[in-house]
Amino acid sequence: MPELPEVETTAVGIAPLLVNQRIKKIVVRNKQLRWPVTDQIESIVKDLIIKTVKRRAKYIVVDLDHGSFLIHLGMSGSLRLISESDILKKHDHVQMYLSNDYVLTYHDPRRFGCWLWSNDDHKLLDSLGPEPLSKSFDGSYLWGLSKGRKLSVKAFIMDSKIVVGVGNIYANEALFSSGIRPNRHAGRISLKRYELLAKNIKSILTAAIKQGGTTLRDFTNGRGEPGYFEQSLNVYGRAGEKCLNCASILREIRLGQRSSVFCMSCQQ
DNA sequence: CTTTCAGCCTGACGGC
DNA sequence: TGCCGTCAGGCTGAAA
Repeated sequence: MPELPEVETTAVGIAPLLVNQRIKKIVVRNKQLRWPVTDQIESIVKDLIIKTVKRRAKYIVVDLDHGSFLIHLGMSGSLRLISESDILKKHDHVQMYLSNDYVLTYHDPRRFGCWLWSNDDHKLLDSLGPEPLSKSFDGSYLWGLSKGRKLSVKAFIMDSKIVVGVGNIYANEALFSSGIRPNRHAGRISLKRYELLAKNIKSILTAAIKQGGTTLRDFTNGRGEPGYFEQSLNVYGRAGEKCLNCASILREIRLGQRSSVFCMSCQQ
């Protein structure tokens, strides 16, 4: 599933072919996504100009000269740039035809994503916490907000009001690297350990983004479909297997409806 | 206020 | 071979 690094790579990858283009038309083939695609979007955005393309959390924000799109890839979404004569695939739900003759095509089998237009601020961005790679996100920030919180530290760092973009894979991995057991109460972890955790979240995400830059998918030949990065995973998806550090058998529990894998011996 | 959890959806996978 | 049940997962909004 698209995690923050995939969304970042997508935004960076498509931006050069979108910015300053005019929208010739939009075709919505299935508007039933996580939320219905904005009504009348076809007529609203015709002939508008794309100003910028950027990422916020796991959203892609496409600013127009009137309003903006908020795109989310959900669990199974992807964007690719194709030509008008290319053959569509099953689950290609939205297409944006550009004046440079490319067609930005949104593909999403599970339809957990969204494609919303607004001429104002998008409400979904209202209560988001800081970007994990920003300066304002660090150990003391996490520690400060964790006071009195009884939920698990894993659920805590996956809460987008606390910090955005830390999905299940990276939460599991960052907690392993930090030697923190995922079910520990958020409010009972020391500043020192939060500093290590914040540092590891940053380094894991940075490495994945960098890998995305080098793997550099080609968004213009129809291969926008990921192709998620080869991830070196220590715990995620490895329940029942040996810890790569100490050879103990990795355990799996569920926290906040998500599978959480950890090493009883390396994570306390 | 905090915390939990249903629900959205399809494809992959295991059992028979 | 195919059918069926189960699971995965980000995120919001309602319930507890």
